[in-house]
Amino acid sequence: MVLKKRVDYRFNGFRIPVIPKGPRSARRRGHLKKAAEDGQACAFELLASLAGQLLQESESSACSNASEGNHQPVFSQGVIEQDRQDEVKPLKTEEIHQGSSIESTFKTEVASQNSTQKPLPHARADCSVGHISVYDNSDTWEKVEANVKTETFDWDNKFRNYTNRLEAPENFRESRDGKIKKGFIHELEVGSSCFQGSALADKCGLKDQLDLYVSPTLIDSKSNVKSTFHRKSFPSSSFPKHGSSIKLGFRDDDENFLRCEKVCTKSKAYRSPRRIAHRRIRNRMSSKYWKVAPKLKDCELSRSDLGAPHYHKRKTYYGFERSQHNSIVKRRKFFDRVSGVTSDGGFSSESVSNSPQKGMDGDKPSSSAKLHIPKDPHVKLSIKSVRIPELYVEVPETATVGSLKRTVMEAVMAILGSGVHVGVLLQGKKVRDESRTLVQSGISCKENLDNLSFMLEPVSLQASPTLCVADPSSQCETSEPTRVPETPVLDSGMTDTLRDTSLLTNPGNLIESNHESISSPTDTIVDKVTPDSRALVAVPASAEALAVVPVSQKSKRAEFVQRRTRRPFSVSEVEALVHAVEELGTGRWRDVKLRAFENADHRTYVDLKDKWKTLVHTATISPQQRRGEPVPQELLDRVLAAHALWSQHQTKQHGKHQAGPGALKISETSAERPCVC
DNA sequence: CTTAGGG
DNA sequence: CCCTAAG
Repeated sequence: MVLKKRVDYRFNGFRIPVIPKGPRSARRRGHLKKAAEDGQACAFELLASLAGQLLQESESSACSNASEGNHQPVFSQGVIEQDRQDEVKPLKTEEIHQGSSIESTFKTEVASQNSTQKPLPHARADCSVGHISVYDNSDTWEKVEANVKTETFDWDNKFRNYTNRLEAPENFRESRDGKIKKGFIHELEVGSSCFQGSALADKCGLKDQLDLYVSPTLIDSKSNVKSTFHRKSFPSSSFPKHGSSIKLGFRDDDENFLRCEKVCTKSKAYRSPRRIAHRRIRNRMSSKYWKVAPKLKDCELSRSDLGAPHYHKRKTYYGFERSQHNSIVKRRKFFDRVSGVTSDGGFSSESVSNSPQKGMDGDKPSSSAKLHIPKDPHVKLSIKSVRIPELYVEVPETATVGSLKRTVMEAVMAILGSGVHVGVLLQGKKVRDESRTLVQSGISCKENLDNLSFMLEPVSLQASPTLCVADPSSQCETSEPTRVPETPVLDSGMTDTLRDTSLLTNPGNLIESNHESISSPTDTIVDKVTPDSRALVAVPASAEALAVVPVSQKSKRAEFVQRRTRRPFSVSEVEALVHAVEELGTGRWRDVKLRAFENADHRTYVDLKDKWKTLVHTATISPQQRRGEPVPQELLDRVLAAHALWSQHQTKQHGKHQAGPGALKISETSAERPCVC
């Protein structure tokens, strides 16, 4: 069965393109400051102008009247200068494109300029702590700095995986006068650029740069100060608590996103749930460069994919050999089914809502609560989510849920990786004239706001990232092959299953995850689903579709170092295991493996040992407490019997005459004697 | 590489 | 399932 499901997720932020180092001529109005970093690893230079830009734009447009003649930033410390020319700026100057589009460019630069130091080609990779300087785009353009700490690769799932979080606990703000004010930046997230705009090759080459995501957000009046850039020019009195606030961050969805409103300093939430993954990666990386370099992983993987030797057999489970998936993910036209979408409610009112008014200051006209209040020219939006184009994926029935997740993620990342713009839709129609003000566009009236939505669209249909894989010369030196996640689809079922005919005879097992599959007959998307294609098949991209997925499925997959997909033992497997243990006893898992699971590559002797462990446990607890596919009591009984027998045997060391083996079907072949078999 | 156990 | 300390 093919699973076709529209993937709808939320992207609550705008992507800020990475700006390559080097001459920056095209960029305007931005600045880069070199991070004064101590030799070691990382200093981050965070260039932020977008925030202000967003604010400005929205504000200016919102208040068409509010003529703020000058939106030009005033840079403090002379580091930044308003620049409109295309000249190359001093090294320390980063310019940011001042587009009118929502997409703003923030630039983050890792201390690439540890000039005196050796070049830090991999500096980025090892940034665990850094210094970040941000210039907010308020009228004063004051510099905000903070020592930040990046969380290491967070392998949870979804986007967060690619996010390095920079935390600026109780940040402070350095005013021009040198005073430090606290609480303007609460947190910043810097995503690794692995899948962002730049091509993989770029990723390798621009490792010292980070992407910064900025998302406008509604600020809770109470936490406002701490969680966002504060625009001084708009004192709370004149500027509603929210509206102009900008939140930096990247979230995958509401669930996972940590609301900035909350003061999350070292947010445990962001602690890599799966530190192991990271650890694993690190362990496998002989090259120090790979250390904590999520960004480079894909390169690394790519390499391995290109033919680098793989590790041991067992390890290869994670390798590409098994993942010759032909996964294909295509994106559908963004809107082709928007209207049809219902339950997911990606669009429409839910996407945009008026900002809560509570918490407003007393002096503030609380009445302004409604965006529509004439008194308040500001349009307050709370963008709960940004919709992305529909994704269609196809996976074989035997795919595991885990593989499905990865597949979806890959699809998503593929989209994001190619760069996206934000489209604005009003009542379902795309608002194309970007020069118009919100008022002119009718985005200022509440009624319309309910129908305002945003969507991601391709930055460039042409933009097709270069695959690192294809570039042998890339900096991604081959390092010790990292364990690659097994290909979900691929590896999961079929192949192995078919092979383990002796064990996996239970069809039920093969269908690990498709119960929830949704198949829509009407979809023409899936035209060819051959049993062999354990890949995702996507729908033909439409004209407006995003650039074709950058292929590097494999590479990307590589990025996902994660644990093997879970594969519950089937009854038949359990039976085989029990039988083998009855004969061989516990403690000889390798033999058990050889005897009963020889062809089940995905079952290692450790797995068998673990399974036995759980079986014993399962047999011990009450049936009500058992979970998963029920194991016949008969088998459990045998488990207990064998367990008791062999435990005893083991204890006795030599008890040949024990009640042992013989009682079970083990014949005279006593425990000591390894069954030759 | 295997085991044995804890996580 | 993962990870590791121990043979």
